[in-house]
Amino acid sequence: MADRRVADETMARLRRAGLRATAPRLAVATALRTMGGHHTADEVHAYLGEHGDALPRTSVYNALTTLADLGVVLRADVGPGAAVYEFAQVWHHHFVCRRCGRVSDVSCVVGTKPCLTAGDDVGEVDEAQVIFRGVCRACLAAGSSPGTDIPTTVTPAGDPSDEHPHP
Amino acid sequence: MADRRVADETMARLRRAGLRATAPRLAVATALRTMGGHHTADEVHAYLGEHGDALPRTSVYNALTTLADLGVVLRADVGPGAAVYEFAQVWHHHFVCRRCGRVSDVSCVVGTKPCLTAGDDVGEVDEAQVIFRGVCRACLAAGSSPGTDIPTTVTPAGDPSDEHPHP
DNA sequence: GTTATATTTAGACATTGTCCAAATAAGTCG
DNA sequence: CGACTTATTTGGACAATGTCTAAATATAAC
Repeated sequence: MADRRVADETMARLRRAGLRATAPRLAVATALRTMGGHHTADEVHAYLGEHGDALPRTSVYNALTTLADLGVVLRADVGPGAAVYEFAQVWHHHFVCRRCGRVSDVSCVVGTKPCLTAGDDVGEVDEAQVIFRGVCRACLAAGSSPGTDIPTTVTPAGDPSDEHPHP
Repeated sequence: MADRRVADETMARLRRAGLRATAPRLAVATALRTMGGHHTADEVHAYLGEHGDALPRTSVYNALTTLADLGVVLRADVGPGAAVYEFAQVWHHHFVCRRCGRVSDVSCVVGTKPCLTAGDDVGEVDEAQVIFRGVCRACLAAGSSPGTDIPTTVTPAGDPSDEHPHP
């Protein structure tokens, strides 16, 4: 179990930022890491409930916001519904299927920090999120059947048990 | 007033797509064009109310969704709050200020349809939205004062009275 | 004009996220 | 180690955003 690892690392980063390493924050970070993939705040909340350490909904939101600000988790705003979070590994972008709503990862478009250069001089840019939209391969395969699935936002993401700090 | 132009054009595009050119749809398209810039669904709703042809909130949402699917208006999902819509002119991206929340336009990052190529083979991509985040020039100028403005999402966008169909 | 049907409408509803004040725990300092 | 200061958590109410339903209406074709 890399739980210890994740907790320790998160704890260190929190303190380095002058924040406190509290139970909810560590629990949320660890959960997100264990779950793997993209999840909404309420999915994390549910997961924690099903695994012993339930937390108030508000606390999950708080923790996620803090961790996102810190860069421990990444937040992607995909469409009107809920934002999804994932344990931060490598910076990448997201593809949202118009038909089933599933979110999947897309490696960075060009090189390392591609889109960080806005053509215009708007100010100080520190991040660029790219959201691709279209129809995923699964849905394409399923044919033009209109009333297909449309499940909730969960993705068959990479194996959460191996580390890749920065390829 | 380009209202007639906008209404006619929108009407044509709706019918071309096999949809009906109804009053709410034309009103919303025209309003968004007249307002210029980025606006939330409720801002459009309010604007219409203040200008004679009030519409139920639901109808504004319906119209916006239809028009967005059609490409007459563009929708940008910027963060957790409300999505913003704008009258479609040239495809571009958005910059969101972390401090004041204002949304501004950013010309396409590279050439014409830059990010439409996801590195990975996820399926059929038909659109790519880029959201830049950072601190806008106004806020930078305002100095490091912490508790600044944070107004609602309204942008001092380009003059809505001149057309640029596709530079 | 009539008619089939896409759309609108109103209201209730679900979801998502934020705010508040009191209770708690984290880290610090002697 | 034990008290202290203050960041955080907590619970509940709240606000905002968007979706759903079924009945009423208007659109476009005949």
